[in-house]
Amino acid sequence: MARGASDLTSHLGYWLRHVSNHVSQGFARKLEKRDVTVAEWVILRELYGVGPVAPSRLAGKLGLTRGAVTKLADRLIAKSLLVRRASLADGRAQTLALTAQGRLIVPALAALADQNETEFFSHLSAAERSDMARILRDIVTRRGLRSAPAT
Amino acid sequence: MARGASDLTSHLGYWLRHVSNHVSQGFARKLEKRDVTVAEWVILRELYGVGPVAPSRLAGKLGLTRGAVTKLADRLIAKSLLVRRASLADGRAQTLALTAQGRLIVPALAALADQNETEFFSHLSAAERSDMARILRDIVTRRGLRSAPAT
DNA sequence: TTATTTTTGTTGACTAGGAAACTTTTTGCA
DNA sequence: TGCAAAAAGTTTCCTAGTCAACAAAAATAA
Repeated sequence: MARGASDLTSHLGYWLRHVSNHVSQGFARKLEKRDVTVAEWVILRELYGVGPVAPSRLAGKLGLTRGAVTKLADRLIAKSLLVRRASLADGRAQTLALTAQGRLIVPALAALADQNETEFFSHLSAAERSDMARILRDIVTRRGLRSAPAT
Repeated sequence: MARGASDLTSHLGYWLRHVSNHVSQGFARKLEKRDVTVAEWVILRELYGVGPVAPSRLAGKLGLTRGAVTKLADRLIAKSLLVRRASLADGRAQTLALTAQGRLIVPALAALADQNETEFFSHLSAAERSDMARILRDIVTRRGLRSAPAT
């Protein structure tokens, strides 16, 4: 079958992409009724956890570019879930923070995230889940893909 | 830290998306010099393996929508790597096939895929890699995310 | 045979994200 | 002080992919 070229399905990267796409899509469908996207959820949840923070720090923490954060923030602001505040000390800097409404909906969205997680991964043993998580995190830190604890 | 909402990083889906994005991006950078994208590579490789096939079958096999395949095929045709042939028997149906040039470059692209795979996963033990592959494939079949052997 | 339904492929609108160019502000340095 | 370099955000352009609406052809029912 493979005539001098390794098979697509022999690559972990292929399966990773495939499964990741579908898991995200499943989550997206659940979030849809709350009018929030997966990427927006990630921003909301991070802000919920750490409080107001600069966009560039958010980008570093989540492994996104600043451009991506700008666009997501724009949309979340349009939905009144987030506010952008200019820094008084530094004319370039800003701070992103959840609105009351934003903070309010996070727990409900988190429940959907849990539900999605269950839907896709509950058939795995605890050991399989923790192995998988360990391996993935390890790749992130090993390859310096951000998400570092940062300062 | 988590005030009534599960942590982002406690979700496998989060890490999956994160790692998958970065692995694909690493691969994309390697493919860039050959003027091919990751999604295009997947189409090329599949066609290389199975020969001429209908777009809808390709979509089913790869877990994409027909719309996605249409767009990728358009671009590959523009790059002279692929041809679209109308079926004589069925006025709706088509067949996608590699051009000679398309067939020619697959092995070189496969080498890049292998290289990317090594870059991201070679630090894992053989057991870890095969566990991971098994788990991911299992999710695909269990959740019916296409990629079935099909007929 | 004709009307309805199904299938195939395409298109348009939308989210997700990177890369690179650009503006503004700040910082460092001579 | 004054200028160059760096940093923070924004914007533009591109690929990736979905969904839904659509057209054309084929299959099925009546």
